[in-house]
Amino acid sequence: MPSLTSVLGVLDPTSDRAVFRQIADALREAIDKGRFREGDKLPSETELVDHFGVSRMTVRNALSLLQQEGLAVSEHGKGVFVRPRPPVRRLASDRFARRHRDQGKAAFTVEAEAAGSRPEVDNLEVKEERPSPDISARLGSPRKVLARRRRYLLDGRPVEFATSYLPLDLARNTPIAQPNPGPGGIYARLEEMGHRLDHFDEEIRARMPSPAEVRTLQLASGVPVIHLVRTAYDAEGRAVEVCDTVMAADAYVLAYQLPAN
Amino acid sequence: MPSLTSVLGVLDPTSDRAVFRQIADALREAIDKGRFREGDKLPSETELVDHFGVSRMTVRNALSLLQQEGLAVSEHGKGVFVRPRPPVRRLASDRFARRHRDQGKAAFTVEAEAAGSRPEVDNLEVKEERPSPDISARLGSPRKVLARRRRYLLDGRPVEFATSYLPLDLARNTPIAQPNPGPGGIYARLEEMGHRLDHFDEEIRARMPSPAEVRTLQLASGVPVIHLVRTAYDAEGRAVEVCDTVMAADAYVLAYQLPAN
DNA sequence: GATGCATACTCGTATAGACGAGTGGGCAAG
DNA sequence: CTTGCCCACTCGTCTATACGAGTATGCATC
Repeated sequence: MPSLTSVLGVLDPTSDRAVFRQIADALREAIDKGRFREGDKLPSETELVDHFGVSRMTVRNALSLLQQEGLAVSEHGKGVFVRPRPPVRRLASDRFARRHRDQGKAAFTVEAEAAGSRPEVDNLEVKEERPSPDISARLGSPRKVLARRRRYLLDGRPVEFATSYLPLDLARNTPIAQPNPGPGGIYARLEEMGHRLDHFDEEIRARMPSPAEVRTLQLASGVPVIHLVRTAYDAEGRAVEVCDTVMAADAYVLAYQLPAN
Repeated sequence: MPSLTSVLGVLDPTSDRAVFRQIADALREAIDKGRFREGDKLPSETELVDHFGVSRMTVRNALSLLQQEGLAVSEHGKGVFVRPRPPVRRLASDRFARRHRDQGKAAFTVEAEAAGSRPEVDNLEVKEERPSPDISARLGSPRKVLARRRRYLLDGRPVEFATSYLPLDLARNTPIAQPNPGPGGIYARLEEMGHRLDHFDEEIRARMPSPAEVRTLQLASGVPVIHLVRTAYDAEGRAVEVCDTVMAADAYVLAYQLPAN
């Protein structure tokens, strides 16, 4: 059991760097060097107070910095821990290619099981509603849309929340309006209905989550979200679906392959 | 000048929601409703202390929450302001297509000027070094690589920091090793040297910035970064370049177009 | 053995006070 | 008019203290 001094060093009173930053630096460096590993418990606030000879608020300020950076998470009653890096799910750009359209299960399920995780889909809601201006513009200004909402979980952990919007005139009274649209998902149904899919546009942003997103995705502080909006076009060039998805950024890597032509 | 009470309401002492969260909620709601707009100054800490009848640390706690969410930024000596949304730069997936390879200026410059912004490139560094394990693996384990580092700014604001790595045996003593590789950039040079480009792989992650990234990109708190790693392959399937770029997430939208085949 | 409680530890919330440092306006002196 | 200073206001940092609430452990009780 190495002493705290050997792991964290001491403050430099001559430095003009704020004390809480120096403490955060010391902890960050110790984490980077592997002195604390994923999931390890950091020294408690009291221990840090004693070690550095500062007040508790100063220590909390330092720990709060690390949490904002996504390096640490605190657990009430237990301690502050080095944030574990969850396994990431890799989304390849060809995941919606026709050849990958599994006739039995949803793509998410197949892929998660292949990776050894336990997939769940949850919060399913299908309803008709008036589109927001943004969705409306992307879909060619339909008066109403069918909205399909669902949340995806891996091993019990929520990782993604998605809503598909389809023009109501296209989706009403079809299997797409059912909670379970059947094998191959709504893209298979769209093609059966004569809307041969031509291409997808995807727009990607990253930002910090809203409080509502923190709740539904159970996000630790310091974890951003990836916001992906996909529009599907049929062979006539009509936008037939917009899928708006918000992903826990620490659970995903998006992969795209682009031709150099 | 509406009263603070009409804009922010009052605390609910019966609620079990923490006071600083209630204050943050009030401010967030006021921002969402447009009572404070982009760039507007929020009430000062002292005003909030007086209005809500709480201590200053409680108010600071609330304001700090809003900053973590990316909704507000504080400026020492001036106040706390609703974070302005900078104009975003849209990166299309075909931006490296051969047909877009401008023979005069760099893609970044052309595009920025078209959008009415003032582009700058800065911090240019070209040196030979030993690759990190990750870069090494992507490039087929060369002993050494040529690294080209540069920072991009729009209207004086840093938005992106990128490093290109090329196997040294391929780049040494070529225009690619010069600070300015000439018209069309290094991709044009690679093709002239017989490495006809075939495709690119891009991997996208989002996370909170490291302290070093906060400095070089001058990031406000509550702004994540998009981390994009692009690998370029020539027609023989050899990886000829890896470009590692870190972007201020509030300055970018990435756009991809995918075939549905 | 199972239950339940006391206790000691953890972090969460809040108060009150002090001083430092950046900003900007006003005023007085030149 | 310009310069320079002072002052008021802003947020930044730090101390000291108090109590609440979640967690884990061990011990006493049943």
